[in-house]
Amino acid sequence: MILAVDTETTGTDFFHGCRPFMITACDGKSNYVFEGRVDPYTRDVTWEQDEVAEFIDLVKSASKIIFHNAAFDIRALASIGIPPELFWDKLEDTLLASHCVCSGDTHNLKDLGVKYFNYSDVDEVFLEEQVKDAIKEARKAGYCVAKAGHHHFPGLRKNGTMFWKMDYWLAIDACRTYAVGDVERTLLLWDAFKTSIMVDGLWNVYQTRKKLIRIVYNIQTNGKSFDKEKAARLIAKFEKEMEEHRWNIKRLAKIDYRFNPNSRQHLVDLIHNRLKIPVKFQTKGKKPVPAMDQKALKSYSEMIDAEPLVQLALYKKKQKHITDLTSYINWLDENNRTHSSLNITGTRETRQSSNSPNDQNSDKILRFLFGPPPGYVWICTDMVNIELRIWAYSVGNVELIKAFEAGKSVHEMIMEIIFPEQMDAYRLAKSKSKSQLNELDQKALKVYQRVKNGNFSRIYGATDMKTNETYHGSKSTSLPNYCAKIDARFPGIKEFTDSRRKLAEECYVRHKTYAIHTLGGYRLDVPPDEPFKACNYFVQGAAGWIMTLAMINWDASPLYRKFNCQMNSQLHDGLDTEVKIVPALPLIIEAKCRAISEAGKSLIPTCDVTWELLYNPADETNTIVQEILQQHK
DNA sequence: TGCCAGCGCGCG
DNA sequence: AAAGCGCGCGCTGGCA
Repeated sequence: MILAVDTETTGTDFFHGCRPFMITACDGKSNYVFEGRVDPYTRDVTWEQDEVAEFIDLVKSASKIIFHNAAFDIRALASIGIPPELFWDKLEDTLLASHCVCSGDTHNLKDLGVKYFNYSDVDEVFLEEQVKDAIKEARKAGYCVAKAGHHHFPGLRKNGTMFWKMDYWLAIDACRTYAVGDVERTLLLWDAFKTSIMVDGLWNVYQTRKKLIRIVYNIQTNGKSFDKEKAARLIAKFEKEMEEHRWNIKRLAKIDYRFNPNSRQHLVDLIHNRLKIPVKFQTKGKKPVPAMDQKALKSYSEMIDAEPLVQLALYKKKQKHITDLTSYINWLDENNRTHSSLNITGTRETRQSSNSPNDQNSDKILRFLFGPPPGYVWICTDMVNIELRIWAYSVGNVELIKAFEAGKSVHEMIMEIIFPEQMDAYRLAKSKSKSQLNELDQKALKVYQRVKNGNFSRIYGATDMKTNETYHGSKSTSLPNYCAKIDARFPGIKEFTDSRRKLAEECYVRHKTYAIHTLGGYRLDVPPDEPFKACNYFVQGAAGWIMTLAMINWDASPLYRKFNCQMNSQLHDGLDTEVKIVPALPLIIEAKCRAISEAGKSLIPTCDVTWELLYNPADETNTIVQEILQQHK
């Protein structure tokens, strides 16, 4: 029996008390509804043992369980004592399937119902009305309506959160209808997707990706520990300094109102009105307004006595840090750990995304606040230049490939072509330590950075004009044609970019859809009006696929299991693993690097992996750790 | 008060 | 005649 399952919950943060209050299921013949009771004054949910047991029996009797976003529902079910192990061996996921079938279109359950079956989505509209009405009544009755600040979702901010979605329990009858509709949709969709995936030859890639569900579930469960006290001290320090920066700006520019550096109006007043700098940058939106981003502010600060703008930049940076730190603290559980979720369908190119909190965009300056607890280490691995490597092999230029295989830097090779006169200065600068750098060194390093940016720009599908600008570091009416120089030296680059676009167009002729297959066989839709993206999708998709295989390989490694290793973070080419300090640590590190490298080498000829070890200060003198660090040097 | 669009910024 | 790619999230300001 195939069973679709869905949960309705009092929120999304199951680490702070949100719980499912309704479980629905559908096997094609009958619909099932299981309900717990929400305490209207606390939002706490209680379930009768019998009710849960009945659901578990139903699950056990099913040969397949279909979810739409399995990781979420399994997490919800686990929070009321239903073991995740019930599902791993027999789950299917229509969200994942939807991405396989049609990576570029909507993946929302209701939209999919309409798209594939013309299954009306009025139940959702009706429920929204009912809930919003019920909320008004509930407020009068003194019920605990969801809002920012409730301890069940400390990480959620007031802005941008649709809190009414957490109060479906207030309109329980409409919710029941809605929830049953969802499992009916899910069951129908799986049937359609299954056929489609098989017909299109995507069954294997779907099954491979599906293995990530359990892996990312475990990553989230384990989480990462965070130094709350240190963060709090940092916040206090920044707050004090920020106030000083703000007052300095006010004083220097003679501003007599409550200056808010976040307000565009205030910044316009400061820069264009009081400092009398003409508008040089506009935003790119429909209604352009004076831009106030870093690029613009930096340029303006070079035009005048910079002090007010220097103070402004300092203020903004610290403010960003404070919001980041506050967010991390809010997401912590009782053990001071965050539990970011890693979304395997987070991007359309198989890369994953992260949220609650986003673990993939934490400022490098603040990362030291995360780390292993005493007695544990993090093995942090990186795939070296993975996107550039994929690109080089795909371009097929022998010289580029040779460079990688000899461990040479492709960025440097290209720098040699377009800025040969800078090479000596660059090599000298590279050999120095940070404190020794003089102005000339800094300049050479900046040129290198521009080359790197330009290279990525090209891979990402920029026009030659834009790429030349990036290499050059600025717009200019008479730019040297760097791209042409590079193409002359490394034939195949242009051809490769064009070929990806042509593949997408050929696919359209045959299948009425723009798409390319990336390394590994996964199919990526290309926006019909933006075929130039095909090249980037190919490269980014291949990198995402390699990371997918890497995580699966590492998870399946005997040492991973034996020593209770736990991946806890993934940053597209980096993967961190938490493990107890044991004598076998060197073997574990080696096994991890091998698992990742082999994942890469199943698609491209080489895949270098570097690693470093992160340990808790308390383990400073641990002999195992110290020996490894000594050897690693 | 809630919602939405636009902007800006962190990461890869 | 046009465009380097992919994300999540906080804040402002306009609108209902």
